[in-house]
Amino acid sequence: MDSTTAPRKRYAKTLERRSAVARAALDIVLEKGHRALTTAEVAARASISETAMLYHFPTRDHILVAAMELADEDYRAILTAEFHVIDGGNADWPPPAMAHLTLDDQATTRLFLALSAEAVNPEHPAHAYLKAHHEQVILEFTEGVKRRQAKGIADPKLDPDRVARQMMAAWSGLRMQWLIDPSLDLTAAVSQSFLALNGYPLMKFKQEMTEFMAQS
Amino acid sequence: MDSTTAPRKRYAKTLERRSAVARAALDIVLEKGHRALTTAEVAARASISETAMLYHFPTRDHILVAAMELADEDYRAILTAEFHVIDGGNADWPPPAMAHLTLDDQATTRLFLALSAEAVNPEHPAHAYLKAHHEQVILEFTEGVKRRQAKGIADPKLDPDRVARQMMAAWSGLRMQWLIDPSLDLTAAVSQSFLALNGYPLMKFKQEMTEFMAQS
DNA sequence: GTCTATAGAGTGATAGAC
DNA sequence: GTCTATCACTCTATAGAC
Repeated sequence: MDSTTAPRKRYAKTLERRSAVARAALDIVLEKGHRALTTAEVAARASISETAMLYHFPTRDHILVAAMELADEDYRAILTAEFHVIDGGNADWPPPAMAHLTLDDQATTRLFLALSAEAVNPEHPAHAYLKAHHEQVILEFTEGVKRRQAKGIADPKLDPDRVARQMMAAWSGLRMQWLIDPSLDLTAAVSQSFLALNGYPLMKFKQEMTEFMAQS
Repeated sequence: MDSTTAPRKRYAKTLERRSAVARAALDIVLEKGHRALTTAEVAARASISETAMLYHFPTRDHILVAAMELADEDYRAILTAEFHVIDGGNADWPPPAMAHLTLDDQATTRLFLALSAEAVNPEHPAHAYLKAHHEQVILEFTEGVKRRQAKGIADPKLDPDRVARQMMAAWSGLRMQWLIDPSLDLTAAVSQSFLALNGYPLMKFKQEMTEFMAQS
């Protein structure tokens, strides 16, 4: 919209500073949780003065968003890995990459939830990030639904975009429950939810029926 | 476990103070969001000194949990209202009570998410509350699934408890998406997700099929 | 463009008075 | 059991120096 708001060029020093701060912040979040993160400690770990850091990141929230963006890379890797399983034609859909979630993803899930809670406010730094993140993942999910519909393992009557959003919701919601009760079998719950939302049970039944009819 | 930790008796004054503080806190949350809540303002509205309030609620988080508990009454009313619709035998499951959500529930949803993000820590005041809340709602959901299975509008092969947890996840997850993008049709999305998770499409197909068979 | 000094507001822990 | 006084700490807005 406004060409002056889009930075024409980022100086090397700024980029360096920014990534150092983001890295330090993510380290702290993974160690002690986002709540224990103080601007003072981030600055100390990033070897920068606290007030200097505040030039690059006006508020603590901006720092948290930067940390979240960093953590997101792994998160995205998990999701895409899952899609490759689907593309392989595995209808039972066990997402093996998700089994690795139990490591230190609690911290990032917490951070994700905390930021989501603030994202209503369009002024909040997390708003733009989360909206973009959401749309991107939903786009990928939508493609997956279409592929499955083409393969006959998802109900073709369903609206791919709507299903994608429901999958995204199930994914966030189940992570949330797992946060409150880590004994929840997240992988199994996600698989079952995804299959149900894609209309897989119905398609499977229809397929079995046609096979049965062909037999007799 | 330890009988000394469970208060034998709560004095009337304490209860009065507590509810006044909770009410004041919820008012502020609904007006400006949980982020803008300061202990000073809560104390002022509750007509109590800030430090006196800190005796009853050791931290700001304790106050937020009390506010959440208050808000929960409405939330629960919505959910039970929905169940009555189901019990009425309406298989299409439009939860009319949920259509009223768009009012000031954004604020409580935000608060709910923010507290959920902290709930991993068993020491956090939100932990016990959220765990109990979750279990209670899931219990109700489970009953609903069983009822629907008995009526033949839910797949009897599904584990009611697991389905209930998936419904709960869908419910939280969709609220979260709606928070980021309020243009989402929450009611429709919830209906469709719930139906899919209960295996309704499959049951409906089977029923239509038997009707068709009986015809010919 | 990058950074510093300073100052004000919010939180919460402690010791001790009614 | 209820409440107060006080203090240390964290966050961030502002003005201005390199």
